[in-house]
Parts: sequence; C-alpha cells; structure tokens
Amino acid sequence: MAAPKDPRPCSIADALALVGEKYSLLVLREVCLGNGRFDQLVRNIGAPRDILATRLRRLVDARILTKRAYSERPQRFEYRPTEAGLELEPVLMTLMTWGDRHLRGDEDRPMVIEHSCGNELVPVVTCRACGDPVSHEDLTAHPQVPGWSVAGPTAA
Amino acid sequence: MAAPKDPRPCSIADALALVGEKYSLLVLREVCLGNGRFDQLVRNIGAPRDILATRLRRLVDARILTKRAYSERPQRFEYRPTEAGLELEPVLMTLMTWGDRHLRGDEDRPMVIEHSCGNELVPVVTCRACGDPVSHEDLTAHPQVPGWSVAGPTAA
DNA sequence: CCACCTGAGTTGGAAAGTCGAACCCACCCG
DNA sequence: CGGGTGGGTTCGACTTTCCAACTCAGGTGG
Repeated sequence: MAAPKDPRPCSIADALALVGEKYSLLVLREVCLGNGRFDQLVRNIGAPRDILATRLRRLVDARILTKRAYSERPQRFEYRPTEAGLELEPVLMTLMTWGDRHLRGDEDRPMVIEHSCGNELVPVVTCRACGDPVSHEDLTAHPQVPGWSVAGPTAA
Repeated sequence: MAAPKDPRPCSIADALALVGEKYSLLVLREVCLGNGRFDQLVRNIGAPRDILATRLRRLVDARILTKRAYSERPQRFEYRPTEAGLELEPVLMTLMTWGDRHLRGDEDRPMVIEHSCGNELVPVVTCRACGDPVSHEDLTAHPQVPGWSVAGPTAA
C-alpha cells in the first residue's frame, strides 16, 4: 500500500515545491526590489516569457505574490509580494551572502544591501531564544515523525 | 553583440545555478543530518537514482560536498558537507521556518531543531552591525553594476 | 561452490518540462 | 493609418526527468 515514493516529510521540501522551480526565487527577488512588471521580469531575470507566466500563476496561487492593476485602460499589471512573500526575503539574503562569499572574489558584489541602521547589511542567522549566531555544531535535529530518524552528526 | 540574454548580475542567481536544481538542497539537508549514503539519499529524498547521481557530482564539483570512502573492501562511500556546504545551512533553516509557518497548521512540524542553548531553534536573520532582526522595510538595495537600477519600494 | 544480498551507481526509452521566436490583442500616440 | 508598448499565448525543437531494469563488486549463508 505504501507508495514507492514516500520521502522524508519536511517543510524544506514543501517550501521548495512552491518556490524551488527555476526562476521562482528570482521572480521574488525582482518583486521585492519593486520591479513587478512582466517585461521588467523578463528582462531582469532572463527567463522565457511562457515559463515566467506559469511561474507567476503558481506564485499568485500560492499567495506569495499578488497581481494588481496599476492602470486600467490600458490594463497594465504589476506583481507584488504578499506578507508571506516578504517573509521569504531571509532566504534570498542568506543565499546572496553565500554567493557573494563563495562564488565571487569578494568586492565585485553586484548588489549591496543597506540596513536602516546605516551599515551595510550582513545577515546573520541567530537563535531567537538566546540571540547567538547559529552554527552547525550547535544544532540537534529532532524528527517528529516515527520512522524518520537521522544519523546525527558524524564523528570527525 | 550583446547577447539577447543578459539578466541582472546577482549572487542569488549564481548560488541558485549551483544549488537551485531540483533535489540539490534536499541532498544538502540529508547530508547535514548525517545521512550521506547513496541509498539513504534515494530513500529519504525520493529522487530518481540517476538524477541524484548527477546532482551529487555537481555538488562535489562545486566543493559543497565531499565524497569519502567509509569502507574500502567493500568500497562504500559517504557524502559530507564541506565548510561551504555547512554555510548553506542558514538557507535551509530559513526555508524550513517559512514552510513550517505558511504551509502547515503550526504544530505538525515534521522536524524540530534544538539549539545548544537548550531552546528550540527559531532562526532569525539579524543585521551583523546593529544586531536587530531584519525586515523588508529596513532594507535599501544598492546595485553596483551600471544599468541595473531598481524601482525601490513601491509606495503603498 | 552457488545463490542471494547490499551499496552504489549506469543505461534506455517514454513522458514532461524548457527554450526562443513568433504571434496576438488592447490600447495609446502622431 | 502605421507603429509602439505591455502582457501575455502558441508553436515546435530541444533538453531533462522519471522509472524500471541492469551492472558490478564484494560479502553471506548453506
């Protein structure tokens, strides 16, 4: 009865099912930057128009984006992030920081984000409870679903 | 001469070119959990074996994973995250938190992460300079490449 | 010795998704 | 009227994915 496809139940997988397709997160990037029009998206992302159209439909269905007219007659539309969409920005920030660090010679970063405190944003993931920056060795995973244990950190 | 494909230069796009393909981030998830063997990956991710094999090659090439033998005779291998791979964990954490919040009825989370401080990990992206949690309206993007401006936050 | 198992993949062919260019439609501009 | 713009849709060629079956090497049990 068990289907031969029952991967680990996981919110990462669920999230990626919505935003993990090619271009989806780049759409979100542009929309968060305020570039929400179809032709802007095509140009700035470099995606085929048809793919972009299907991605936009999906993201709107998932309530990550909304489509609103910024002009009737002629009808013209613009996509914007919802609350849920904006809450994906941390994913973009951490990805960007990783890319800056590992894929570029540091100081040819194509974009710098300024924080309202006046400094350049260097995003750090911290623990809400203790406020400390989080690193791998501080984490212990506790699966909640029977049958889906983890091996735990492999001894060095 | 300008190719008809010049999307915005962007570290998010560059990072996604490496880890944005289907299953890649799930591979990283499993490997960070300590489940680094081929058949574990197949089972826990639910990916076709051939696709998984090409993803693993790619991630090893990108120095996000390493492949090491955990047994000669019989030869058996295990994939592990590199430093660079571990630095992608924040991406997984923020994705997981988003998925928990938006895709589930809060309290059927399939996995809980414990921080070494003793509390459940709730990851928060903060600004390294001022320490404050980051939210969208605190951010200003400064493109460094001529010709790639942004619209800026659209007035409500 | 032989059959069978496990781990770690590779192979082949059908099905699905992507790409790019061309097309469409409504509307505005001169 | 002719041309331009914004926001898509359609088409066919091409590329990936998927899944089952196969391989290969080295144990394991009888």
